[in-house]
Amino acid sequence: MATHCRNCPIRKLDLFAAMTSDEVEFMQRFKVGELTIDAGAPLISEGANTPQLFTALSGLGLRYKLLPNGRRQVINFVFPGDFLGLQAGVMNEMTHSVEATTPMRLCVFDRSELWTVFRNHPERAFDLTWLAALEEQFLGEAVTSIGQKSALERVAWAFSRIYRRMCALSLDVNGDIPLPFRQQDLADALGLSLVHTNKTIAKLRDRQLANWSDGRLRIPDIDALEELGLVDHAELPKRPLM
Amino acid sequence: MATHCRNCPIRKLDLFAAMTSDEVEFMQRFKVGELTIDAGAPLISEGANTPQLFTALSGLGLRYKLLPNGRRQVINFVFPGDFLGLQAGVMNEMTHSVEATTPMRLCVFDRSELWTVFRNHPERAFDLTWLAALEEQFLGEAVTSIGQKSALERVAWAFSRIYRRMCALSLDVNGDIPLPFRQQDLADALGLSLVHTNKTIAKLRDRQLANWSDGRLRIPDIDALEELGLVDHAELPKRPLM
DNA sequence: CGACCTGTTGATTTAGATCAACTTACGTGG
DNA sequence: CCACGTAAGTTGATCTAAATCAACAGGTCG
Repeated sequence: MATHCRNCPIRKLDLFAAMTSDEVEFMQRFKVGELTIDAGAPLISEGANTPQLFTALSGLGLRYKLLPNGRRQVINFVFPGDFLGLQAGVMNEMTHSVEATTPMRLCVFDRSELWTVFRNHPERAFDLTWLAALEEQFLGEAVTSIGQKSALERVAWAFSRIYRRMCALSLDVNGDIPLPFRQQDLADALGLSLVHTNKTIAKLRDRQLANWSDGRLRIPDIDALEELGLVDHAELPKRPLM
Repeated sequence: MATHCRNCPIRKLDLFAAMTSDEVEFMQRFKVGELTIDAGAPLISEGANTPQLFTALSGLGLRYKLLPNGRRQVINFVFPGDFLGLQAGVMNEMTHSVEATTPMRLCVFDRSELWTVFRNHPERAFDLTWLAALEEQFLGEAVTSIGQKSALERVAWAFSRIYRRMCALSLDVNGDIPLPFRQQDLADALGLSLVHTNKTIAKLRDRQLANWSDGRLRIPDIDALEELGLVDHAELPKRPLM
């Protein structure tokens, strides 16, 4: 039994911009159901022309691309509130895959209705563009981190980003957050080898800047970590939720 | 004297999707002028909240980010047809800078009119989102190249991308294209040192896969180069022109 | 002419990759 | 209930792709 958008479990969180009840009702018409998938399950595959768009409600996942030589680049991690499938929505083809890391619950929209959003609800269309611009911004930062930073800086950058996002989702529990990814996932996200990533994480642990173990990440001093990671200090803005 | 959109110098090129005359007239109302800038001039700076949006008409430029440690990441190169300033348009802040490499001519739009595009011309709003999604796709590919490919593969990838784009703009002249960037620009785009970039370019020259000298790039066999660069063979689609 | 910018080439160093073991934790099936 | 296989994390030894350092050449410009 799908939740009504009125009772959306995440809409009220700090991270998200307020919606008028009008907007909520509009999104409800656009929504076609809910999807629950297991940990490890694929959600979208590269090259596919999926008929669906998703908003992640709970759980974590990752977007990635595979190369012909077998290497994998993790484009980014998927958090609650992320909108998935926009590329397919506008360009009819995904250029990366998405899979669940933990069990996930997602809100499902019908792609063919996307056009009616642009026609009938320009505010929501604007929000969609806003999300696309945010993604572009994030990827610009990722390119910069991977292209110009040392391993230690990269891991610090990634930890900061993830930590801030999880906190904004109120998923932090007395100062630490769940972080159920494998070290290999982080390595593939940052363009580092698994072994070197492991040693770099250990170094951050030694310096008491970040402790990632047993699936949880604890950061005693986020400001110190962000300084090390050369993180631009743009506060993360309230984002629209689709 | 600004050109009327009806006489837009680039609209008819293969690369761009056809526009109805209705759309052309609408864009004309949105247009507030033309800008010509010198080689080397800054166009947009990171952190700024520019009141203008641009479409590049001619010339080449680059987008980049600077780090506190003085390093620079070139996010990508700017070609005719690129739309600049969307981030500021929707999020009120640019997170990268843009500067001209050659003299450039740009079409200027008033940012405050952006909203009327969403309200009155949903097709054009959709196109804007399409462009944002394309940029996201490109950056995903860039992250993958920088994160997972060897220096030789990265340079081959970059050359292929640039070459294809310039050809689609009909800027190729008997098999080669103008490429007025410095080796340092390419190095900063690919996360490589200047010296190593130079040696890698020389290696491609030796192997007769690509010859970049005197500001021109000649590629005898683009397919061989793309294979080496592990380029996804998605043809570049007709893109909307704003 | 000298200063500066871009490109080139060789010598040396190093951050991070690769290789190889070993550990702990979990399942699964006999 | 235990043996075995597999996945994830850890650690040390070795290798290498690319960074850094240094010097020089050709052009251009004041």
